[in-house]
Amino acid sequence: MSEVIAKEQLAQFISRIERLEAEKSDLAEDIKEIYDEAKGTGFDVKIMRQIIKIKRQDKAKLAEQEAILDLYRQALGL
Amino acid sequence: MSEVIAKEQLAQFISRIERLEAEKSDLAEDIKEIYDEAKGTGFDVKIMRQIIKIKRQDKAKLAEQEAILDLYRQALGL
Amino acid sequence: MSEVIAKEQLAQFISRIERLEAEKSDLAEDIKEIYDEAKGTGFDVKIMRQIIKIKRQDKAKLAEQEAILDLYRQALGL
Amino acid sequence: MSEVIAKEQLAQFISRIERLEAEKSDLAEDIKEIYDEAKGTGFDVKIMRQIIKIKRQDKAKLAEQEAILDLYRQALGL
DNA sequence: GATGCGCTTTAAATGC
DNA sequence: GCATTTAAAGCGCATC
Repeated sequence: MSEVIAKEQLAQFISRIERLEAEKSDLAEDIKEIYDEAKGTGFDVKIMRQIIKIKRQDKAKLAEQEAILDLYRQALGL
Repeated sequence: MSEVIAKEQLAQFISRIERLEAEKSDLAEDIKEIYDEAKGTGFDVKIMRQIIKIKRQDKAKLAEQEAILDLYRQALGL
Repeated sequence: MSEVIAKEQLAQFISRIERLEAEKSDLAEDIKEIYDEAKGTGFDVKIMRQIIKIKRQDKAKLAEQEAILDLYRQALGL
Repeated sequence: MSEVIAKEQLAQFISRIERLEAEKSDLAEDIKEIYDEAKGTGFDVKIMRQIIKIKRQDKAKLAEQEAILDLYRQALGL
């Protein structure tokens, strides 16, 4: 691969990443706006964040438990 | 607003946020995959991150300078 | 504060940290030995790590839930 | 070994590990506190970390060199 | 050499 | 609004 092509390819990768990161930032802004809207409607943002956090942990914990079940199954040759 | 409605509305807000956070996570994964792909092609991921970071800083600096220029223009009544 | 004293004080801080880090490393070794011992007794180390991880998460989740309960109490003025 | 005994033994192993990990966490906290204290006294924490890292590497290098020396001694029948 | 894990660093969020 | 505290990302190590 010539250096010219490598350079071009690198630019491509970086461009794609920057594009996705821009979208990611936009989503972060959107989320913030929803929190603000909820706050304006009288909800407690801090509590909302806690709720979402706990729900996320629950999901993660469930996944963990399934993973350990898989381990047991493997250990038992099932 | 009745408590029932508030509850429903809260669920809506949380649902919207969770949806957007899921999209955000997906994007983070996509970005990681691009880095992996670039790595597999022989590029140095760490350097790529540096490049992207610097470009982002440059962009921020440019925006700041334009903001200052605007202030000057306003101060001079242009 | 004279530079001599500062130097001496810095040496003290670093010495204390190195002492604690040595203890920390010793503990890490001890933990590893227990895993090895368990392995030698026929237990599956990978599963053990999962169990410990989940127990730790459970503890963290419990603490989170108490935190959110506190938030609710505060929000309700209790 | 009956399953009951195995279960009990597993619980023992896990309990011992959790105990040691708790101590390890405590040490990590203690270390952090010393860094904070040093920071409050005007020292640069980042530099301190560098110093400690380098000293650790030096120690490792020294140990390695002594190991090589031992090999030479043995090879020479000293 | 790839994967996971802990530590470091940076970004976000809370409280004053 | 700023400064502390907390969460997320990145990085290096150590292991397999």
